[in-house]
Amino acid sequence: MSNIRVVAELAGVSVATVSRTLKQPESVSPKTRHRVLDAIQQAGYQPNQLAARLRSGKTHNLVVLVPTIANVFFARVISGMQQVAHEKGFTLLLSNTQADEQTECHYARMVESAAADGVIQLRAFNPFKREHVNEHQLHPMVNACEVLDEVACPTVMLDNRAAAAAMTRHLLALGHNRIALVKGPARSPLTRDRIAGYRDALNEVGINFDEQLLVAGDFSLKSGYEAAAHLLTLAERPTAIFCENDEMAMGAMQCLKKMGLRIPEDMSVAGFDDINFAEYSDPPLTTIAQPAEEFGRTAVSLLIDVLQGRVTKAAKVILPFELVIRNSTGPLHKQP
Amino acid sequence: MSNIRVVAELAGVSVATVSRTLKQPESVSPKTRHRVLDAIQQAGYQPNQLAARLRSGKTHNLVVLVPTIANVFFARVISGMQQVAHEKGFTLLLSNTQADEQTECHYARMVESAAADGVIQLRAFNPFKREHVNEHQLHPMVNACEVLDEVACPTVMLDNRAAAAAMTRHLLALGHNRIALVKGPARSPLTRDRIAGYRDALNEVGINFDEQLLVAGDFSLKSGYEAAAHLLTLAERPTAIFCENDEMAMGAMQCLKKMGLRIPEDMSVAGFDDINFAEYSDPPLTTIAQPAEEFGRTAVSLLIDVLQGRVTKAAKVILPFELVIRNSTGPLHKQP
DNA sequence: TTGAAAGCGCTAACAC
DNA sequence: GTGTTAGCGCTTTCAA
Repeated sequence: MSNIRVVAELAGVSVATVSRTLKQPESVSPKTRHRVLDAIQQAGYQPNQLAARLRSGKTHNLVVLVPTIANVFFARVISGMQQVAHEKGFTLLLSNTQADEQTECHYARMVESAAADGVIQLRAFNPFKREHVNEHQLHPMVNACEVLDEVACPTVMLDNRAAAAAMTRHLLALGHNRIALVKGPARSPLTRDRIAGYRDALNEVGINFDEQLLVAGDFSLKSGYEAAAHLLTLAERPTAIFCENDEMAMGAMQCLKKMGLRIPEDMSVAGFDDINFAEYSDPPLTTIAQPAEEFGRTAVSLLIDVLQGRVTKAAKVILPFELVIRNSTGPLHKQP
Repeated sequence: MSNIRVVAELAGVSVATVSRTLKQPESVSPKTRHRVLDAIQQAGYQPNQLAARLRSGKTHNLVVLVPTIANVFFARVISGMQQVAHEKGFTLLLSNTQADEQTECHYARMVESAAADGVIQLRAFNPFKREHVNEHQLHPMVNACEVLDEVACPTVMLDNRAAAAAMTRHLLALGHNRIALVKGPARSPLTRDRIAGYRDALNEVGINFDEQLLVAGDFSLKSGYEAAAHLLTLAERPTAIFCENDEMAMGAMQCLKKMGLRIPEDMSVAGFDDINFAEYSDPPLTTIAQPAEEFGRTAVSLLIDVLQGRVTKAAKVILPFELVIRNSTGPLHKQP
């Protein structure tokens, strides 16, 4: 691979001129510019990014910390990130962390070792060591989707509490008063907010919260299936199941159908996310649509703003949700 | 951020000793090593990767070219890549190319500009310019999943022809003799191979290939839905639909159910890939299981082997598939 | 408008 | 075992 010196020699100019031709062409006379461009062609010259980056101290790399890329929702988020990153000349370093804090810290450290400029964390965990926190300066980080409580950085989030309340109200309006909630991992603020929203809606109509109707899941199809199986063993069964994501809702539906229940006649089921499959499930799933790609796009442009000093406060961006009513939820049918 | 010189000064040694302490600790006396390590601690020193990489000429970055990350199958492949990359100290630069050749070339050029060491292409397209091809040297590239015909690089693939034949034979054995095939994008070798396998199986039992039963799709749920809708308009309907991926099969099932057909009594449906959802669809989908994560793992370790000169031939790795029979396929029921 | 030259932070060849 | 030193390829003052 040829370097800048070869090109300079070929064009009969200095290396500085070659560099300028590429970076600020207007500062070079048309004649020289032409000669240099020709020489670049001839040499098949590609500027060495490594060297340029070392010099400038900018890598144009962004680390993305995602718990599981195999999750359809996150895949869409990343898709959105990619769009903006590509547009703005950044590349995404993907890290599928399996929610492992050590791995997350490892990748976050790439910022300190100049392998990346910033990180986007899709989980509620701060991968930067406390000691390095500077009160007056933001970490080069943006937190999206599952956000931290103590925001030390800009965040992009949904009003999960309001969204869960909206779905719960929808089910209440259909006449359900025993509504189960299949939640996600217990420690997640996201799970906690959705539970809060669910309780808000119950409170509004004076229904007591029943601990039994709160079942733990892990956002997988399987855990939704198991949660539904468990709920069916209850003495006082629910008449509707609200799952904190679509995968669990689809798993739950599978279980219910296997047990011979009809959806929504015998049991209503609702999800969260509105993944592709939701519309094509049987019956099509009532859910909360989240602007997944928009999460990614916003997170990346926010991070770039932080890196370029255009954002200096830990701002919070709240993205809108939409209640999408399909056929998996329906009016309460009195049990025979 | 402190640098190697600060640490050297702090420890009262030369920069070379600091570097050695980190790279070949055994070549430094225990006493000095200790002093250096202490100084590193004290300075909060993180070696600058950019500098190390410029020096060594290795970035330890691998570009991944994926058509659509929002595709569940690819997401799993990437998941596997990530595992091995992390183990071997490489990072993945993700590029969601939407199958755009220009974008693919752009990212592949990162190798020439020293922003990455190699590329993994998940689509049948060579993103490197021909001119740069050297007969005796491999491109730093590995092609996986959808592979090129003219292999200029190592590939990781499935025997798509055999897999499609196996599925077709399964349907034939159930008594079906009008089997539709919903294919992927026409130009893909993968699509072509699967069609060939389908025809192989038909030939074996002397059934003529019927062009009408070959429907185009694009691997999306929607296209599967539409393909099924189209097939139902045929004068001589098929009794089984074999889709080239699970998403299309699920879309097709949705359409069939909407039209009041029972699966598999009125129509058998089969997919390809065995994504998570396949097991949880209604009915559970008969499909070809592909070792998605293994594709990713193999591709990355193969690429690293190429980069380190351990592989010099465009070897072909063929991964095994498995016919997974669930309830979406069943014996032919004579139409009334 | 162009060139000379100093370094970004590190590694490695060579000397002691 | 350890230090000295010459770069890796580029950008960017500073001078001309």
